[in-house]
This record gives sequence, structure tokens and C-alpha cells, in this order.
Amino acid sequence: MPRTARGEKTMRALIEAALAEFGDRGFHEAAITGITQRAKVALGTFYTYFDSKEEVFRALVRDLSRSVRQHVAEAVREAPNRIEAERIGLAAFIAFVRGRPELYRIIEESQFIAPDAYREHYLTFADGYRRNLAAASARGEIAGGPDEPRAWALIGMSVFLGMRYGIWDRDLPPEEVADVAINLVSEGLRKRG
Amino acid sequence: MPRTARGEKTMRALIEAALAEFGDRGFHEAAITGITQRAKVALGTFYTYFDSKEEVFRALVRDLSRSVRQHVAEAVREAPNRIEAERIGLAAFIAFVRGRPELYRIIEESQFIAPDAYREHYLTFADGYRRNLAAASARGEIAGGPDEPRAWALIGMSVFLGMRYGIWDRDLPPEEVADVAINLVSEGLRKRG
Amino acid sequence: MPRTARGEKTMRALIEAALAEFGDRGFHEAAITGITQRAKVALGTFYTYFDSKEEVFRALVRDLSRSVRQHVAEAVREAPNRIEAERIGLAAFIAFVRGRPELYRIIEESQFIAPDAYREHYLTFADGYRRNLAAASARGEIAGGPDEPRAWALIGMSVFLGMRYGIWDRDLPPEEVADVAINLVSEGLRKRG
Amino acid sequence: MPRTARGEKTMRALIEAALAEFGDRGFHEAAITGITQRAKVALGTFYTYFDSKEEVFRALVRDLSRSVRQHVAEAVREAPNRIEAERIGLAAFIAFVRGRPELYRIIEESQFIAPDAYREHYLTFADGYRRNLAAASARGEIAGGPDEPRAWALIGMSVFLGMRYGIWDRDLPPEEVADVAINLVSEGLRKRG
DNA sequence: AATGAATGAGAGTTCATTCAT
DNA sequence: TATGAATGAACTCTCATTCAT
Repeated sequence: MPRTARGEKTMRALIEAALAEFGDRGFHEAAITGITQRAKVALGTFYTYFDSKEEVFRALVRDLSRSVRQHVAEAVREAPNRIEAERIGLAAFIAFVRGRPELYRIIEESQFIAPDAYREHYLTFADGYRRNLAAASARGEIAGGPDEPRAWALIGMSVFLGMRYGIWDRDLPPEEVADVAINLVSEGLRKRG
Repeated sequence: MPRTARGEKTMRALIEAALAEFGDRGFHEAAITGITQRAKVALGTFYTYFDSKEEVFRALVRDLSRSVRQHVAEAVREAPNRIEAERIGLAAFIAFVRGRPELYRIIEESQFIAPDAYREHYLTFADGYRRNLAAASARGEIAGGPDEPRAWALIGMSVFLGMRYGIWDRDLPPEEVADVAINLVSEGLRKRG
Repeated sequence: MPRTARGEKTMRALIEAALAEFGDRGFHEAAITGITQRAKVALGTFYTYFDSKEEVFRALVRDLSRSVRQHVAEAVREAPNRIEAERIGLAAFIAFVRGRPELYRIIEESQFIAPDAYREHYLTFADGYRRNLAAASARGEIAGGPDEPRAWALIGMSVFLGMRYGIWDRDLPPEEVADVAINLVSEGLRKRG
Repeated sequence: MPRTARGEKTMRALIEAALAEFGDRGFHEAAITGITQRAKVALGTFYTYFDSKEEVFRALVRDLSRSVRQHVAEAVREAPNRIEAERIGLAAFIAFVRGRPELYRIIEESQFIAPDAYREHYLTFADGYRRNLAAASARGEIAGGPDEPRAWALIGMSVFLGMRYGIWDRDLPPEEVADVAINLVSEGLRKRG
């Protein structure tokens, strides 16, 4: 950990640079020299702050994981109920990844580089979801049911919609995508009288 | 392409071996020598059949993509309606990946090795889903709605449930997972009278 | 050596193909498969006729060496005297290499592949030259002098003029180049009264 | 480019080593490990200074080209006239290649490895020659005539005499070879009254 | 005579990491 | 703290040659 202000600044520069490098080229194509060049420091400097390539990558995954969760949490703070929270949260998530495609790439790639970090990311996410569902269900806001698989179903939905409508093709606005998806899970596919 | 029966056999052996090697070690850790040793042929033989490491990998992704779709399609053939088809299909999918964890790893890793193959896999999947939803909706079996995002939501759900309950932890049987998830999307979260 | 007409034809096809392949790509870039593909035979067939890549190459060098010498010899047959013979021979040589740039490349490359064949080529050439000069000198046609170095000087001149005006750039007609060069060695640079 | 004195020294060692390796074994037989072993550095060090095997080779060709031209230019500096300059230059050239057979091999082989470098070498040489002839001709020192082909004729002569009497067999001293050759081009073959 | 599958030694190149300054 | 030269293991791919059919 850096002890001086100069060190602090260098470390931040390295993290920014690593984000860009891993985001642009992926873990294996990324080079330490790519990171240090972007950070405008010498190669050796990297190892003053990180033990290995994998270590920065993990640090990045943790950072990004926290930042997504934070962003979504903030967006849904004012939501009147769980279903609205889901809608707002999903729209916020899709909008968020649009601005940060690196985030997606890095978190997804982490399953092959640091599987534990990847699992932790989604397990944390799932746990939050599960607790939200349980609370809403207890409050009578939503139908009851096994919360864990429901949480995973919702996460999977979000992740793929984020990839499809946030990264691959932006042919629908986030709010519309969220409306359709949340309508699907709130009203259900079944046709009603 | 092999022109003799002997060549045909060798090529099949190499594909099997590549599946095992990539499944066990991932693309970057996998070595051509690992593949040829598993296939019990000399190193150079690999290059009689494939131009590069990436090429076998792509071939594998295409194969696996086809085999998942085929498997699910067969499972749902007899389903009485769309919602049942979804339930049966999801359960079949989860059961399928339990027996073939390599499949998962390889297809997911393809997004970093052969992004076009990865996209093609999910685009094909999404297209099938979309058409199924459209048809069911036309038949009045399910509620109408924009089929494309609904398809992607369902795919994401399946993929994550497959990962969570098929690969990571098998603490719930596929049928139960499918029941919960399909119940979620068929009946909806919203509490009813 | 081929014993049947079919074999004879195959061998000729291989030699033609080797000439083209080595001429186009050079010895190291040339591939046996390149030769067999051009000759429209299977890879293994090559080894029915030649023991190795080097062997065809040597055969080719010998062939080409003979053909250049023959061509020049024929061209100068009617020359009235040595100086005219030189002029006609040089023009013929330059014209010849224009039509066969492979020849040049192969013979020159042979110094790195089969140095003995290369030496033999030029030693044979030099010997002919030397004898021609000695004879002309004996006949009183040209000034006397040590014939061997004079022969080598004339060969070097020819080879470089052939390269420069036969292969690299054809900005002067062979006859003109030959005139200038032979004028140089017949009349001399020294200015006269 | 090296930024420290240590790096400078290592690079020089690598160039020396490459000269020896390529000179001894030729481009294709030469190995990077051969170069690094001669230079007493680790394999990877090579790639700190050069991008590829070809790149050192080109660097070497440029170096050698410059050094031959420099050497000859220095030798002829005091020559009283063009014809004497030719004689001295040719003798110096032959003597020079005697001491550096690698030079010959490398420059000649460059036509198959880096044809542009080879052309540049001789084009530069030819240009110098041509200008020298033009100047001497303007000064009335030598007979007039098209200078470019005359220059190429003289270069070819030199190169072949260097090969024959400098590398292959040293049965005549450089001065004698130069005398014969320059006598040939200064006085001419034609017998005079 | 012809085929083409199989072989495996061999080499160039990359790059994370170390370490002396 | 920062530098950048040095390291060397590791790996992909090539291709002349062999040989069973």
C-alpha cells in the first residue's frame, strides 16, 4: 500500500490503466507493459504496487463489482415497491453498462482468471436479491416462492439483457427493455381472462 | 478434410481430445500437446486437421452449440404448450449441462476467444426463442409482448440457472429449478387476489 | 530414374514445378507441397523421384547452368572475332535472363544451399572464358594478359549487368548495355589522343 | 534503443554476435540462441533490442554496407586520378573482404532475406561510382560514355573478383588482381598498333 | 508408381517477473 | 519510489521426410 501522496497517485494511475488495458484487450492479450505505458510509469513500477498480473485483475474485479452494486442500489433507493425497484434497477444497470463496457468484459472474463472472484461477485448479488425478494414477500408485496432460484433467474435475465441491449446493440432504450422484462416477471406469460 | 477412413477417425479423436483439454484447462492453459497426447497422435498430426488452436476451439463451439440446441429441441418436442415447453426445456438444459460441464466452460470462454462464435450461438438461440414466443402468442397461448427482449430475458435466466444449479452446486434438482423459474415467468411475481 | 513413360512425364512435371516454386519463393520458402501441388501429384510422389529438397534444387542448378551456357554459346557461334563475341554473348545473356528471372534467383541462391554447385557453375563459365581469351590472344585478336582474372572480371560484369538491366529494371535494351560494357573493356577508359 | 550504458554494451555485443553467427552459418542455419550464447546473454535479451531475426540481419547489412563503402572511400582518398582511384579501390576492396568473409556472405545472402536492403546497398554503390565517372569524364580524365551501365559493369567486376580472389582462393595478391582488371578497363582489350 | 496420413525435431517469439541501480 | 535491462520457461506452428496401403 502506498505511503506517500506520490505513491497514491501512481497506484491510482496504474489501476486506471489496468482497467483500460484489460477492458480493451482482455486478460491474456493485456500486457504489463501496456498497463505501465498507459500509466506513464516504468515497467518495474508495476511490481511496487502489485504482486502479479492476476492480482491487479482481482483488485479490478472487486472494485467493479462494488461499483455496479452501489450504482444499482442508489438508483432503486426511492422505489415505492419491489417490482418498481426491479424495473428501475434493471434500467439503471443497462444504462450503467452502456457507459462501461470494460466492466462487463472484465467481470465475465474473471470466471476464467479468478473464478472465486467471479463467484463471489454473483453470490453477493444473488444474496442481495434473495433478501430483497424475501422481504417483499414477507411484506406481501409479491407472491411467495423459493427466493434463491428466483434471485438467480432475475440476475441471469439482467446480465443477458445488459449484454444484448447494453453492449451488443443499443436498439432499445434501457427503460423499455426493463419494462418488458419486469412486466414478464411481474405479470407472467400466462394469458388471463 | 480427411479423405480416408483413417483420417476421419484421427480427426474425431482430435476433436474429442480438444473437448477434454479445453474443458479441463481452459483455452489458454490448454496445450496442443495436451490435445495430441490425449488423442494419442503426434503433435504435427494436429496441424493436418486444424490450422490453429483457435480453429479447433471454434469448431468445438459450433459443435457444442448445435448439440445443446438439439438436445433441448428434442426434449420439448412433445410439450403440450409453450409454458410447458419452457419448463421441460429448462429442466432438460440444466440436466444436460450437469453431465457436460466442459460445454459450459467452452461456450462461455468463447466470448473471449471467438466472440463471433459466441454471438452466433446466442443469437441463434434467441432467434429460436423469439419465434417460439411469437407463435405461441399468435396461437393465444401466452400474453403478447415484444418477443425479442422476452427471449433474451428467458435465455439469461436459463444460462444463469444452469450455471448455478447445474455446475456450481447441485442442491436442487433440475425440475424443481425449472418449476420455480417458469412459474415466475408464467404466473408473475405480482400477487393476485 | 523413371522407367515408364508415365514416370518420365511425372518427373518432368516435378522438375518444371520445382523450377516455378523455387523461382517464385526461394529455397527456404519453397515447400515440397508447393511443388507437388503445382505438379498435380500427391506429396509422397515427390520422394519417388528425388531423395530430398536439396537434391531437386541441385538438379535444377545443373540444368540451368547448362542451359545458360548453351544459349550464350549458340548466340556467339557466328561472331567474327572475340570482341564481337563478347558483345553478342553479353546481349544474349541479358536477353535470356529477362525471360527467365527464376534462373537468376536459383543460381544465385545456390551459393547458400549448394555452394559446390554454385562454384562449379562459375568455374566452368570462367574456364570457358579463359580459354576463349587465351585463344584470341594467341590469334593476336586481343591484347595479351593474365586470362584468369580477366575472365572473372568479365563474368562479374555480365552477372551484374544481367541483374541490373535484365531483372531489376529494363530501362536499357540488352544490346545497348552490351555495347557500353564491351566498349568499356575493348577500348578502355583511358582517353586517347 | 538502449537508454543506459549497460544497454548500449549489450546491444553491441548482440550485433557482434549476430555478425559471427550469420557469417558462420548463414541466415537460415543461424539461431537466435546461437547469437545470444555468443553474446553471453539470455535468449529473451535479444528481443529487448531487436524485433526479429530479420531485423538484426537488416541492421547488419546496413552496417556492413556502410563499412565497405567507408573503407574503400578512405583508401582512394589520395588517388591522383580516377583510374588510379579504381585500381587502389579495387585492391583495397579485395583486401578488405579477405579479412571479413562474413561480410560477403551476409551481403550476398541479403538478396534472399531482405532484397530491398541488398538493392539499396548496390544502388548506393552504383550511384557513387556513376558520379565519380561523370566527374572524371567532365574533368577529361577518362573517355565519356553512359555512366550508369559503366558503373554497374565496374561493380560486377569488383564483386566477382572479390569473391574469386578474396574469398575462394587467394592465389593472387589483391594489387595484382586490381592491376589486371583496371588495366583491362583502362587500356581495353583491343590490340593497338 | 502413386497416395496422403503421420511424424517430431526444431525454432522463433512472447512476456510475466526479478533485481541491481 | 522508480527505473528498465535481463531472464528463461513455455508454447505454437512448420515442414521435410517416412511409410503403410
